[in-house]
Amino acid sequence: MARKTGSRAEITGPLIRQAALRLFARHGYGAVSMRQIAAEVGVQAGALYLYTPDKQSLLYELMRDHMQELLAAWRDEPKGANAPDRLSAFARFHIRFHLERPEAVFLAYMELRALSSENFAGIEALRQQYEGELAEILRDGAAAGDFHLDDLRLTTMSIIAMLTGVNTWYREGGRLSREEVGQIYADMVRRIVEPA
Amino acid sequence: MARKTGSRAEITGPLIRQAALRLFARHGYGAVSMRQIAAEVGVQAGALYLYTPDKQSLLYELMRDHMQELLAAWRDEPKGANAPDRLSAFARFHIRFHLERPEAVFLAYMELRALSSENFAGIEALRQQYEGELAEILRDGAAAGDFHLDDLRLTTMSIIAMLTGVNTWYREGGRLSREEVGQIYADMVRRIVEPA
DNA sequence: GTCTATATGCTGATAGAC
DNA sequence: GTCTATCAGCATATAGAC
Repeated sequence: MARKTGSRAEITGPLIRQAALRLFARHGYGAVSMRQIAAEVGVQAGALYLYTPDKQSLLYELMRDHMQELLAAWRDEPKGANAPDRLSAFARFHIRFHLERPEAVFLAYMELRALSSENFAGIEALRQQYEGELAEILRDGAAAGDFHLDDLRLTTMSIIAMLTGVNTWYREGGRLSREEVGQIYADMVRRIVEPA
Repeated sequence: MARKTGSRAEITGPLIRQAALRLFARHGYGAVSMRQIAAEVGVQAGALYLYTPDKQSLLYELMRDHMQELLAAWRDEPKGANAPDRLSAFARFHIRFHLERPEAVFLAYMELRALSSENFAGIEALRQQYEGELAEILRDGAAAGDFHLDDLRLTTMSIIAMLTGVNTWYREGGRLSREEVGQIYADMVRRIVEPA
């Protein structure tokens, strides 16, 4: 399998995705040109089309890969036996995973409007799958009498929003470590659903 | 002061802002051209420059006006005497105000990266002023023994994020009215800070 | 106050040389 | 696998007619 040629094809593809992610997240999909991406990688614009059929596919694949990695990572996460433990694990997992890849998170939340309608539907389905993971924990906990929920859907959405919001203000090297933030948020989440 | 000419200058300015808001929110600042805005208003592209020095100022003024209206509206809102009542009022106000102008909210949160650094600093200052209003309520409530806070800043940010998140999923004519959503969220916010 | 015309430069994508 | 050259079109902003 090993090859010895001087070709850089095997690394150029990933480099293109990396550059596109960085530039799309920083300046917005509509504001980034294929030439800018090419310049960042060190190739000419035309060479990009050996790796992607067009700009839209580049965006879609970045978002799809991000969502699939998110779902896979949660699937592999140790979760605890009961609903309160699983909720705490979810909160800490969500914050950790999202703080580890701020650019992909930003892209996935901010550039949905730039997707074609077919691509949008694909990403939306993955997003709903992830929300469903949290909703399931809440439903189970309510059924077991561990949680009090005014409204399952609103509780799900508010928890996701408050957790994802960490990405807008967290700065590395600040007052609190990621783990400390995760723990404080897990506690706040717990209080939202704690029975009176 | 009244004028009788056939000129439409007095309405063209607002129409331009309205069209720009709609298009920037829908497609993204970088993806919208001055020609598109002009077409939406029914004038030629060149005519826009009678009302704004450039595209960047158009964006900045939309965001600045939005933030100033937000601060002014909260200033005029009936707030209640004690911290728990003021917190509930804040939650219901925030959701109501934001659901009333989804496009301006979307713009103000999503296009910060499109601002020049001076303009960004201006918007950022207004945003921090608004966060300060919530932080003050929480601080007062903690001092009075009405609230339990693990961390003032993290609680402030998590409440803002969960409230603003309503804009991403709420649809007019859905299962719950704006007021019902506001009440349920106010209850969830209360539980986050309720002493044990 | 709005128009047309224009300057100058960039856009996504393709064709064909090497 | 990457390059150069190119297509047809659109970008922001300005100048000057009316």
